[in-house]
Amino acid sequence: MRLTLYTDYSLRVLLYLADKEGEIVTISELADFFKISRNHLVKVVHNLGLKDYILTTRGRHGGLKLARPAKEILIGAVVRATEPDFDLLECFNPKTDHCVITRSCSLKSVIFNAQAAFLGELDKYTLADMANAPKKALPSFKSIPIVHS
Amino acid sequence: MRLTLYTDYSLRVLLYLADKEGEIVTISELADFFKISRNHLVKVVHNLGLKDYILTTRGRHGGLKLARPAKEILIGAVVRATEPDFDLLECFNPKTDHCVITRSCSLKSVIFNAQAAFLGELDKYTLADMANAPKKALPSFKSIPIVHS
DNA sequence: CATTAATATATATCCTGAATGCATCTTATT
DNA sequence: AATAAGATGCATTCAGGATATATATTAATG
Repeated sequence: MRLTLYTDYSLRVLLYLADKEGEIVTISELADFFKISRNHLVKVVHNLGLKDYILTTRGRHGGLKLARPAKEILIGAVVRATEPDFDLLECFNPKTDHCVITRSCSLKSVIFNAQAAFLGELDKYTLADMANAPKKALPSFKSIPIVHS
Repeated sequence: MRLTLYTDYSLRVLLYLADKEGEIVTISELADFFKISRNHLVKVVHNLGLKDYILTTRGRHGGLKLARPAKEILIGAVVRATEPDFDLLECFNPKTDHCVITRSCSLKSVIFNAQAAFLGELDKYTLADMANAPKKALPSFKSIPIVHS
C-alpha cells in the first residue's frame, strides 16, 4: 500500500507554497530546497496547475503560488487529485477485472469504504493546518507503525 | 493507491476456504476456480501458512484449510499480513527517506492516521461476514467511486 | 522588437518491484 | 516404491513510476 512520489511531491510543493502564502515561487527554488529532480517537479507543478491548486505565470519573474487560501485546501482532495488511480483490488477497475466472483463478492464495498475512511480522515485537515503548524499541535501517532520483514 | 495482487489473491483464497469451512482444498482447485496462475497461488498460500491463517498438509490427500474460525479472522489483519509494505510517503521508511523537512513536517502523522482509519475500517469485518453473506446485508458504497482520466 | 527567463509539453530512457514461470526439493499417504 | 500434494529458490517478464533531455511557448524587460 503506497502513494506515488508524485503525490508526495505534490503535497510538499503545496506545503511550501502555503508557508509562503502570497509569494511567487519558482520551480527551481523548489527543486533546490527539496533537493529533488527539477524535471520531476515540472510535471508535478503542471498537474497542480491543471487541477486548479496553483496559479502559474510564465516568463521572466514568473513562478507559482496557491490558487486559493491554504485553509480552503483539503489534504484529501490533493491526494485524490494527484494519485493516478485508486484500484485497490482488481475488481475496482472494470476494464481489467477478471475476478470470477466479482458479482457475488462483498469485499469490494468493504475495501471501498475503508478507502473512503482513509480519504475522509485526510479531509479533516487543510494545508493551513500543516504549514508552519507546531508539530505537537497535531494528532500524534496512535500506534506503532507496521513493519514487515 | 493500490494493494498488490498478492493481497487480493490472499483474500480470495481465504474467502474460498471460509465458504468451505472445514473442508480440505488444494492449490490446484483454487487455481482452477479462480482461473489464476497456480505458481502465483503457491506463494500466496505459503505466506498465509507462515502467518498462521491456514493449515497446510503435504502428501497425497493434502491441501489447506483455515487455521481458525472465519469469524475470528479480521479483514484488516489479513491485509496487514499480506501487503509488502505501507510506505505511503517517502518519510515512512527511515531507510530510504531523504525528505529535507521530515523532522518538522506534520503530514506524516496525518497520513499515518488515515492509514490507521483504513485498516480500522477493515477490522470491523471478519472473513465470516464476507463468506456466503448476501451482498445486500453489507454496507453499500457511500459515494461514487473516484475516477481519474 | 529582440532577448531572456521562465513555464509547457512531448519523447525517451532507466530501474524497481510486482507478477509469473520453472525446476527441484520435501513430505506424507497408499 | 509410487504418487500426490505443498515448499523453495531462481529466473524471467513486464508495467509503470521515476528521471532525463530537448524543444516549444509565453511574457517581461531593456
